[in-house]
Amino acid sequence: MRGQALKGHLDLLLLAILADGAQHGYAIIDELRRRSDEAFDLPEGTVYPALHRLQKGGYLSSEWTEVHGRRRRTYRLTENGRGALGEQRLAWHDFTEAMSRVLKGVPWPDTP
Amino acid sequence: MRGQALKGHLDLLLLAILADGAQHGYAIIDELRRRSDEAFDLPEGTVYPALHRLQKGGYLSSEWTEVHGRRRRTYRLTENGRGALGEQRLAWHDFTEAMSRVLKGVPWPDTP
DNA sequence: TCTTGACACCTAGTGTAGCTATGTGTAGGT
DNA sequence: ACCTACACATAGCTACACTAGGTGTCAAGA
Repeated sequence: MRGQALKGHLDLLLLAILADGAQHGYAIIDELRRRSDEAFDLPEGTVYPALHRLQKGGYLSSEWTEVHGRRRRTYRLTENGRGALGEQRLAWHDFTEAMSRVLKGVPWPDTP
Repeated sequence: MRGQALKGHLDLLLLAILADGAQHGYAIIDELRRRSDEAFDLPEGTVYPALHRLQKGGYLSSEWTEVHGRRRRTYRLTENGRGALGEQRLAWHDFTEAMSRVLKGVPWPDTP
């Protein structure tokens, strides 16, 4: 994914993944890549700080777990987090609608 | 429009407006607000530097005009700019597709 | 055995770019 | 005289994704 296209939309992605159940960071990255068809292949340096930020904001809770010698920090949506997910999903919807209105009539590179 | 949602997507918006014909900066802001149903109400400090950047990148050309005592810098898409518009429109499409795939199944705040 | 690679986490620092704040100047209305 | 709309400009701020480096475990292969 080019440039800083997902600037401001990363939180929504993370919350969306965690809406399907608790996950640890590395698995979230995998899941994001899988669900997006490789489009979102996010570096760890992007995801971990974002998770910390979300937890600090009260949107996630976390706990350490140990799976055959590997420690994991498993994140889970809080009630606030679920609320934020709804809000941000709506905001994303509004944003795309506004973009569509502006882009209406603008031709694609291929299809005429 | 909240936060930095349109980070990385502003160029596309500006190119899209100018695809319908040459415009000066202030009018671009108006048109963006109008077309987006007030969603994009961009400050001048956002738009003018972006236009300068696009011109520097060779995507826009500009010329001064004078309309009853008001000087205007009118911007126009270059051939490169039209190409970039197509590419960015496609990139936007891919981005929203990827977002949709990740967001699939995530409920809205209201509708159950 | 030793190296590689996947797994799993962390963070200091960087860069980009939208935004704030402020400035300049004209024209028209009250 | 003052305010608002029009019209442009830019220095500095800030948020945040990303780079680049680090730590440690475990399994597989050379």
